[in-house]
Amino acid sequence: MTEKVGVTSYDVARRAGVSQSAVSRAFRQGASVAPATRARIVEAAQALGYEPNAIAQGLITKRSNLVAIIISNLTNLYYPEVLAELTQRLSQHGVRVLLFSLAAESDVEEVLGQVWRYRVDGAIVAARLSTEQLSAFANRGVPLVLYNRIGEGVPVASVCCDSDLGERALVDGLVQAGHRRFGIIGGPADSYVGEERANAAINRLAHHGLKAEFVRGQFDYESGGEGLKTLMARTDNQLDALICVNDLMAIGAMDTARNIIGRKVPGELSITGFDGVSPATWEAYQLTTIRQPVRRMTQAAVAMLLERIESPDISPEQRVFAGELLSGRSARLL
Amino acid sequence: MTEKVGVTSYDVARRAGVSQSAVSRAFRQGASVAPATRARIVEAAQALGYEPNAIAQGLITKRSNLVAIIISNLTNLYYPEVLAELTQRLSQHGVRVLLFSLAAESDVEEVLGQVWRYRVDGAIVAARLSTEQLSAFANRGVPLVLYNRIGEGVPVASVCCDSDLGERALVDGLVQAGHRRFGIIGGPADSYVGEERANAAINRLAHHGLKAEFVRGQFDYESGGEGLKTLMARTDNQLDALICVNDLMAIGAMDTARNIIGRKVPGELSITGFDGVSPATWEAYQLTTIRQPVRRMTQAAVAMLLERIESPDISPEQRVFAGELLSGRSARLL
DNA sequence: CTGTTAGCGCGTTCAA
DNA sequence: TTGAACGCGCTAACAG
Repeated sequence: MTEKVGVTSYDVARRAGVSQSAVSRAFRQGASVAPATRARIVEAAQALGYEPNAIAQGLITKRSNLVAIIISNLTNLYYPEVLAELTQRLSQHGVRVLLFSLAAESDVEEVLGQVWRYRVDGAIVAARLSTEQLSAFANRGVPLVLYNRIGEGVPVASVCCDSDLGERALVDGLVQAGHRRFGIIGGPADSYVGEERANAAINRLAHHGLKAEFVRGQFDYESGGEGLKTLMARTDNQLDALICVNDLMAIGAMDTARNIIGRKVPGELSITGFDGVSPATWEAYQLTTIRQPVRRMTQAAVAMLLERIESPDISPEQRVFAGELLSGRSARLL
Repeated sequence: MTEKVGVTSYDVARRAGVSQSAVSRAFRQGASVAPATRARIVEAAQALGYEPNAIAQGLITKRSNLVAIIISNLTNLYYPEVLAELTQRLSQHGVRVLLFSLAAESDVEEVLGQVWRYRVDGAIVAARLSTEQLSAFANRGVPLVLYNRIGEGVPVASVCCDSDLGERALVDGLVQAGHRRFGIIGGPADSYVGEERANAAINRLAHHGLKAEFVRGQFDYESGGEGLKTLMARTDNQLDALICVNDLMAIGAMDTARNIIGRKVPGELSITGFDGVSPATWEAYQLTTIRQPVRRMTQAAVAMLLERIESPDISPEQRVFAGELLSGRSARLL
């Protein structure tokens, strides 16, 4: 049972007294091998510590069983859950994950270069891709599924959480509960979900004949506090509802409201988030937010990708999932 | 410039009017190619959209430039940061990351099977490995670096954050500030860091002639609250200091202390954590904890791994880093 | 059912 | 400096 390095199918063949191709077949599903032969081969393989070389397999079958996952900012607090789900689901289907995490958006080009070289079977991307980059996937025949993004200008398969539905639920609840002076903390201008959610909120407020003050944040804790301060200054401290496009900023805003500015939440100021990350449910926050159905979304992403790997010509499809309203206690809703 | 699929070095060779091996050389460092020829080749490659096939390269050079990262629970709130750092650092060295995330510890065996098949050049592991599993790496000649774990019984390269130093700083501070009734919330029995930190705290308390009540948690938010309740019940509500072996449980305990049990923190109860995750620094918590030097640790892990890939016979080394005491405001220290 | 043969795309001798 | 030839470890026809 001494496992050794570099055991090949030839070594196994020799020990089992068969040909190399017999060994190959013995390790493939439903290949024609006599049960007795297969048994001898498996035994020999075990004794030698043989592990089929996936690299060599990939070279010849043109299927690496590798999928690239590209995520811009892993530290987002929301992505770890997504990443864990994705890798585990892919794993169940015999697919390995090649992970690329971007320090800066400008690293995308370099990352894509690596993606091509490894001949991945497909990719799941939660980062901003240019039209050219999107077409590069198409040209190379690499199936692609975008996560919480859509192909701008180019049709691409994607899974998203519905920003309109989500913000609508929050805005309607806030308006009906009597809030009138709204503030919104958006994301960086180059963030797709950030813009989506902010616009959704603005549009829904307009539908009620209301306007809102708007500032941008960076999706992080600090942005929440700073955004709130800015908005308060701009509105003469008259803000009574703050809509943040993600939970982390909402949490930062709550802390600032309570501990720095001295506003009761939700008594004097209602605050909402988006995502449903775990800290949102902590006692100290009980955030009113929209929880993304991560499990269903990741499941869909994986399913879509695998489908496209099997049948590359399936037409692009967008799957948009409704989030769940977590009433929480950071906002007065009706 | 129409990128096409499956462009090989032969295609480039034909277009540039050279041999395939010339193309190969043109893409390698310091191979002997006439500048003029290289230029022609590069041009042809560009025109065809040629990307060297890393799979084929790996097959022949026996270097996949792939490193496996195995992490048990990605949702730990502490690991995302580690993972992002690791992948980015490895990326800078031209190494790709094959990510494996475990749903259950029992998945390790299966994961290792995949690791062998992909002929990774090395692995960084933050999960519990048995002695046999550790030797499997050695037998197969796959360099291994453990993260926040050590090889129990087998010498293995590893990077850790010093539990003794960390807990000593916390315990000493608490004792000197007058705390006497201690409680400890540990991790699951099978967690290495959990046991390390709990034992470190217990030993240091013993050094001061003090004992502590002990319960186990699961490293999650809920465990903190439940652990605190259990300890309170056991001590007739006399607890005045609670040591949690990670931040998340400390945060859970703080919320429970303040909002459920009605104890002022740190006025009536001091609470400490370990890790230094970002929520620990949030206004609402300002946790007193030990921050792991993640950047230095990941840098060390990557450096150690790359060294061992270059020179497989380097002897195992443990690098233990001191954490930084974040005084915070959740505990009265001196 | 089994063995023989021919590549997959590339790096690497070895002569020229 | 360049090209011809070989082989990495394996799968996939194709005969037998």
